[in-house]
Formats: sequence, C-alpha cells, structure tokens
Amino acid sequence: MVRRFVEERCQGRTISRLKVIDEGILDGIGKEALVRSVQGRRIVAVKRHGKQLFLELSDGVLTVHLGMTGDLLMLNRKERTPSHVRVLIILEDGTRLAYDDPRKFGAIGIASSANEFVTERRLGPDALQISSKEFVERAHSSRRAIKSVLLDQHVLAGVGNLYADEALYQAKVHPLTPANELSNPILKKIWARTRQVLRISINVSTDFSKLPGGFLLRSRVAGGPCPLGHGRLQAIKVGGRTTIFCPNCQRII
DNA sequence: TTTCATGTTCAGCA
DNA sequence: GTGCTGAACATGAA
Repeated sequence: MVRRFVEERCQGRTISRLKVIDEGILDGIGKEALVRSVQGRRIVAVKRHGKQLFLELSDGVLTVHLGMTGDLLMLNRKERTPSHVRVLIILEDGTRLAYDDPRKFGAIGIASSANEFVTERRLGPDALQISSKEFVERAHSSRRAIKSVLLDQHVLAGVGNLYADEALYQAKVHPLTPANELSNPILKKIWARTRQVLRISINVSTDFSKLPGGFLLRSRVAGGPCPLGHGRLQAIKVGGRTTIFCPNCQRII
C-alpha cells in the first residue's frame, strides 16, 4: 500500500530538491552524493520487492526500506514536518514526500537498478510472485523451523513477523515445525495462506481492525482468545522473534 | 523505571 | 556449510 500511495502521488513528477535531515538512515551513500543522484530526476515508476521499495528515476533508482517504524507521507508546502522526518523529497510544485522514521531502522540509498539491488542483497523471490512450486522447493530444503523460513528474506522476500504468525495460524501449522518435515500439500497451503494474508493486509492498508473475523492479526495478544474460539493464544520465541499462536489449532510439531 | 517492539545484520558458537 | 542465540542499532509505548 505504500508503493501504491507513492505511485499515485509521485509517479511522473520531478524531484526538484532533496533534503537530508538525519544522515543516520542513509545506506552506503553520503548526503551530497544522494542529493546529486536524485535532484532534477523524474520519478518514472514505483516498484517493490518484498519489503524494499524502489523509486525508479529517469536515471538510477532510489531505494527505500521502512524498517520497523518507517512511513512515507505527503506534505504540502505549508505543512510543518513531523518530528521524526529524516529525509524530504521536494517535488517541482513544492509538495514534499517525507520519510518519517522514529527508530531509524530503515534505510535510503541509491542503486543502478532494482534487480541489481535484489541480487546484491541476495533477496529471495517476492512473496507475492513466487510460484507454489518454487516455494515448496525452497522451504523443503531447510531443517529450520517453518516460521524462521518464512521470515528469512533470502528464502522469500516480504513476509514480516506478524504476517508469518497469521499465515501459520491460518494454515494450522505449529511455528516450530521443521520445514523439511512438512508435506508438499501442507507447504502449498502455507504458500497460499501467506499470499492471501499479504494481499488482504495490503487491501485494508494494514488496518487490522478491518480484517475479516478469524484473523489472528485482529487480536494478536498472548493469553488472549483464539479468534476461532479454540482456547488461549500462547507466546514463544522463534528465531528470537515473538511468536503468537494457538496451541490447539496449530498442533505441536 | 523497566521491558518490549512490525527489521536487519553480524559475531560467536555447536 | 547449517543453524541458533544474542547483541546492536534508536526511540516510543506500555
């Protein structure tokens, strides 16, 4: 939804200026070099691969990752900039695309192309692009917990912690199950649920209260009720990440 | 005051 | 090579 938002508001427009307010979020490029790389360029297209956003310019690509708390906002020329804006992209008419990120876990940089960036970072196929066949192959070759596999951006790109929990809840698979012990039909189900969860979340702009009933994301709280009414949710750590699941719906290993 | 958190990367170890 | 853990990053919220 961020991609769509930026596409609607910025595609086809020209960047007249770029202002770096906090250099901490620049990734592998200095302030001056970044400014030189974007100023006067037109935003030709807005693309996404996993969690990575690409603003394709008339020459080169601006790469944007929102980290955990990042956001992109449009501000008109008079609005004052919110307190955690790190970079401002000023368009020719004075409106501004603001990169806002309190925790500064995100990153902005430059690449020669989106493909080059994906290859260099060794990102896996996008979670919404990968075929069920390739997903099954990739997942099946790992002995790690299925949740860790879903979260591994080198296996497939785009699944975050919350979405991995949701997909496994929907597929009724315990998050600690070793991926290679899952049958092909179950892996296909996980693949299908994962894309469904991502699609629906994009459609409701990650406003989880708008999700249909039976979604874990609506009330993902340890000790809270299972959305399908099958007991209480439990919290564990998988690969260092908080994992919430229903021990009744998602059978143990 | 303390703990935890939607992400990524790296060091250290089995 | 595989895979796990913990730490680091910086800040707000509970």
